[in-house]
Amino acid sequence: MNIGQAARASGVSAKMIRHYESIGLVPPADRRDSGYRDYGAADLHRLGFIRHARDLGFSLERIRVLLGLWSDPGRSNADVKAIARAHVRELEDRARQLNEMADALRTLADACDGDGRPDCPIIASLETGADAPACHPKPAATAPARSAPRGKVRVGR
Amino acid sequence: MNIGQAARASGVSAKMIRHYESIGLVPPADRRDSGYRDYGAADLHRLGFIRHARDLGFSLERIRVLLGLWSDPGRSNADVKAIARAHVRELEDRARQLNEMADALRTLADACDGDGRPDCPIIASLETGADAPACHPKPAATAPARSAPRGKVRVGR
DNA sequence: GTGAACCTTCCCATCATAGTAAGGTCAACA
DNA sequence: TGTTGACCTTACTATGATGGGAAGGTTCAC
Repeated sequence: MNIGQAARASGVSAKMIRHYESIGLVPPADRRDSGYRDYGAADLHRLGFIRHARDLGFSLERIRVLLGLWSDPGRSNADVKAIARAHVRELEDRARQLNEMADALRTLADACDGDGRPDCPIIASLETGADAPACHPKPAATAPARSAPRGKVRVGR
Repeated sequence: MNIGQAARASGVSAKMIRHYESIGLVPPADRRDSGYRDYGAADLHRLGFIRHARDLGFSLERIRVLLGLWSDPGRSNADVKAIARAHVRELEDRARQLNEMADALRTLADACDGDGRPDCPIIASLETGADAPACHPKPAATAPARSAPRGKVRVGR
């Protein structure tokens, strides 16, 4: 099986298969006389595992560990569970930070009239770092206080 | 004002200030005879703007646009609002995808006994791509159906 | 035998940020 | 005056996962 066929069958691009081989995430593929890589069922199985793990957001380094546990008949499911739980926590953290950003920015955008004039609480907030100044304070729905002190969060990198 | 002082005052690292200059996000700084960069209040103001925008997760390219609007006295707050709303949507999308991953993995982890044996629904799911197989189905709390068809989501890049 | 579709390796780009190395400058203090 | 330590300069490298492309070899069907 060619690398292209393996890519279509596994859902991992040929580019990435070569990359995974180069970093040792998959073993060096068999080669035909022509130099073409040759893949079998076991290789597809491994690539599928990697792809599913990527779909769950695992980093390649964590996947390396998971692959080790996968191929270890004496593994402890407690180890696997610990890795999964740690990853869930990281995913939740990142999601929470993104949501905090979205909430802050949504508040600012809600306070902006968007009527074509230059005055804009979004720009004003970026300028000063202050929260939604509500340049035309609406009767209700003005956020009273800030919950998250917005430090140096950097999330979606 | 040195670049180090400007960095401390603005919350943008000296490294990043130089980088922002190199990509034209901030104008070339004044230079002293020694070649040292020299910063004033206006520079700090601009760096602060950039930092606040980064804190809200804006990309540098979007910040470039925002800076243009900021310095444009004839800007329309509708333009700013549109950029903000688009960004809110992106943040929400990314957060949602992360949460979907977290939910899927949490379900798998919940189904794992973690009792030290090798049997593990997490590993099994990665292997087959199927959902939590619940190798020891608990009486209740087994997810009945999947809502998100888990395609090629790639989020936290 | 020819052309299209594939494969190979190698290099470069992304995005925002940090690290390091080699060398120049500044300020304080002996 | 000399020294020291903190700072600055440029330039190169790395990160993580992925994509794009060039230049050249292989395979297969017509």
